[in-house]
Amino acid sequence: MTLSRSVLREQIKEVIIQRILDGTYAPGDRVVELALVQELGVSQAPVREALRDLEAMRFIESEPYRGARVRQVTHKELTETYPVRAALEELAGHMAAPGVDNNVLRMLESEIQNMLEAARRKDQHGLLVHDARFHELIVEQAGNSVLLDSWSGLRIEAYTLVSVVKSNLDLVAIANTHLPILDALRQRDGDLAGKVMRAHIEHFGNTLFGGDPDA
Amino acid sequence: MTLSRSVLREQIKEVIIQRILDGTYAPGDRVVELALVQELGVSQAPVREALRDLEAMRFIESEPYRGARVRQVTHKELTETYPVRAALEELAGHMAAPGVDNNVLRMLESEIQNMLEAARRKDQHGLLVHDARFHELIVEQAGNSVLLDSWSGLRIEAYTLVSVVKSNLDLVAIANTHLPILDALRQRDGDLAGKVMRAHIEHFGNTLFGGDPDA
DNA sequence: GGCCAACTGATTATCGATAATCGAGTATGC
DNA sequence: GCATACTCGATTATCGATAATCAGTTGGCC
Repeated sequence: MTLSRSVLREQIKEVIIQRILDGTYAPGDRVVELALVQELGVSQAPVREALRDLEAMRFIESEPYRGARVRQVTHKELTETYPVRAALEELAGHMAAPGVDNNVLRMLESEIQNMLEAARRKDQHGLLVHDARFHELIVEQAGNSVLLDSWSGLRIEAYTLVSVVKSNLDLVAIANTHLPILDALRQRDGDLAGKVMRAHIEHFGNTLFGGDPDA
Repeated sequence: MTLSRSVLREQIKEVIIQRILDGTYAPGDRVVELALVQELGVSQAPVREALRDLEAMRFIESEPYRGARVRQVTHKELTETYPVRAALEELAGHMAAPGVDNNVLRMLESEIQNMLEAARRKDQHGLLVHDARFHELIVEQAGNSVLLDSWSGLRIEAYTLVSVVKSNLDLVAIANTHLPILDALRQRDGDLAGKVMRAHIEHFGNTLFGGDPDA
């Protein structure tokens, strides 16, 4: 494997994120600096800096002289995420609805279509990607960059949700739960959009309860 | 200046944060790696890693080959923070109230007292510190670490508020606006506490409008 | 046999030096 | 006179090597 573009640190970061998301590095796995150094043919400094960044992004955690490992998302942390997401997305819906761009409405519609297709293929990961993008679009549309940053900070854990829920949910039904949100936005009704989004998130939060102790 | 304890990176980070908070490094100032290297008698690597961390913490921002500078908090960003704080603290109040610890109630009361004393001394910074601690206590009491993290992510900007509002507000009145929150918590009424906290934050958000373009 | 200390291999943390890049000022050609 | 190319000083990005630390293991001692 070779890297070319400048600012190695960024490229190294992308490689590691890629591997965490596609499962090459499983949660709990160690990420050894010198191993990456050898494999990528770079020196240790940019690898270390990439790891610092990833730690801040909560992809990994590390202790002095003990190295880094892929972050283990606990069940507790995952369920704790939902109330916060609910609060932030209620705000996002509330702010986004009044001035929502027709273009964005079309994009949201298309994301729902993509979710449905993924659902029919039983493609859980595909569903998750479009689901995440759907919500991200709304948060962006709210036009508040602090809100977007806060929300993005949660995404990581939410993303790993794949591994937790790993089955037994009706994917098509999940895709369809996004329709009321789109409707509320179409009406440009901020209060309604906020409420619907909150309910949407809380619904999934609740669906997760009763799972296994942690993981 | 000399450093002793291990993990230089952490110590360097503290030095820089210290200087940003006490004004030695003003917003917009460059933070030059080699200057710190010389001054602290360390090598460049730990300095760079510290800067990566600080960038993630939003204390500074940097561009490749262009260096790092102390983050300039714009008026826009500051006002954008308030709706997010309002949403998060409403949630915090809602979650904290039902099971609030008597001990915590006493601590909150004492923070209000401290705010009043600071207000009477016209000590704006002192007021801010106890104000922040008051809110932090409640967010902690909510018992949701994801919420606490999200909220902490906003703190930095909020802190810099001192320099923006820099005067013309009745400090004693500010201190007293915390009393209704304490009351709601004493009643263990989650809905009420949430509402009161939201109103409290929004009130300050609104007070900031009409300020200068940016800063 | 059990326990503590010194050793060992693996890994991270730091160093000092070199390469790459930027911005400004200067020279050059028209 | 003006735009473009070039050079230089300052600074960041990367490198290769060394020092510090940790976890497991071995050896001696009771």
